[in-house]
Amino acid sequence: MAKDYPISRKAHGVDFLMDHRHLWLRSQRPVALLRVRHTVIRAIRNFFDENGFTLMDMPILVPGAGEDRQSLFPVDYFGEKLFLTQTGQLYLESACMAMGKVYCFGPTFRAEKSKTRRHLTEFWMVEPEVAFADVAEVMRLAEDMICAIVAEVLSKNRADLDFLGRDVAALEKIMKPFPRMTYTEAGELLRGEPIRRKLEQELEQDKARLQALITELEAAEVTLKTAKKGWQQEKQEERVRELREAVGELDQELKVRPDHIRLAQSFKWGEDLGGSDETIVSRQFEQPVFVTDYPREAKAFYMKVSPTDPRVVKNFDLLAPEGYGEIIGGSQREEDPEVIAESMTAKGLRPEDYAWYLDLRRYGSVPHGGFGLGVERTVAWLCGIKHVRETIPFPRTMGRVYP
RNA sequence: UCCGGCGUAGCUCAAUGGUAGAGCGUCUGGCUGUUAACCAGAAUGUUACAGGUUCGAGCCCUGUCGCCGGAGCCA
Repeated sequence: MAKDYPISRKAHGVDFLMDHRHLWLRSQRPVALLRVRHTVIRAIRNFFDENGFTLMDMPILVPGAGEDRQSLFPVDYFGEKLFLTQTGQLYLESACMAMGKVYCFGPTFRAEKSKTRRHLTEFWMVEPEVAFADVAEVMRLAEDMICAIVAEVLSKNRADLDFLGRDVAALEKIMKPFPRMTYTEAGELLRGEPIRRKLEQELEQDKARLQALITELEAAEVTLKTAKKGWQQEKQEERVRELREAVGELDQELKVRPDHIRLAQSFKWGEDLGGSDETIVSRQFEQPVFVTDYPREAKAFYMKVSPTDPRVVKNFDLLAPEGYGEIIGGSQREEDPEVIAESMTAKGLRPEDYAWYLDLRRYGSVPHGGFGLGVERTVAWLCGIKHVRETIPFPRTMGRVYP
């Protein structure tokens, strides 16, 4: 090892490690995580390839928005303004009309100004699209795929999961069918008295836990001062550092928790579920949970309006358990070009910019649907780590593009 | 864009408004078939940046920048 190798065996902060990501990659933790990532990607490809899907690569440079305009990355294309793709879905739908069962798998880009543990500006997404499938069938597909991924990771990456300290038993419990609830039901759960009481009780317990940790930390600091030099002192320092980290982390979490409870209680029908809401809902289950039938105005223009309730669309989100939240978003697609054009207008998009997409309906269409799975969020969940930035070799976040 | 936190030695972090420190790393010497060695000694700072308050600012105030977490939005 070179004398001035920057990464020592001692503790380092995230910022320092990320600045040296090219070398940090050589450490055991990144290796374990990225091996799991590889298994996840291979499991996904195998799953679709073995189930009659054809891989169709979709463009990365695109002329317009696939989801929403605010999160587009502009690119200068010989003087013309193009964007980096947010989803392959719209294009994929045209391939679906040709080949029936297709999927695309590639990087996607969203200029969301979100600095959270669940967000990257560049992330990988797999998107299947199935002809003649209704939303229930698409959900079954998602369920089967998740089970296939979990099984593959459990069989190929035991050692990596153990190294990462992952509670493997929680993954072994994953089996279909996953629970299903509607958006409206999720809202009732969030706004309800029982959940409020439960959350507040948990908050009190965690506050007590924080106090206990602080007391322990103070005691450890006193011990450190009187510790003998040498290995005893080092060990005690390690202990103090661990406790400080635990205290800081819990303290920060407890600060936002009351807000999250308040947000859950103030759930208003018509707004999308917030990240904290998803966390709360997903914590109530040991399995991934489907949340379906979101309000039309909160969701994308291409989702099929429910025949039984025009206020909602035939969509679903899949929330990973243990508080990990959304890893999949999917839906049946609207077939009526009039309805799509109307939704576009309502969301400030111009139907004429999507003429080719509307052509897919105009020149004959069949019921179809699909979903998108975020690879990094899935890996973070499977590995039991808190931040997605470690699940990709060189993460791109709002504040980091180096190295 | 908004809210909160942080920014001190190469790294991890201390320092009731009163002389900037520790551990690790580095360097020097010693000891030892060492495995995160050990012992003794040494060097190392524009306390992110720019102003302000004060007899005195790492600490208080204002602004800027950077990072972390969260909200909105999302996979």
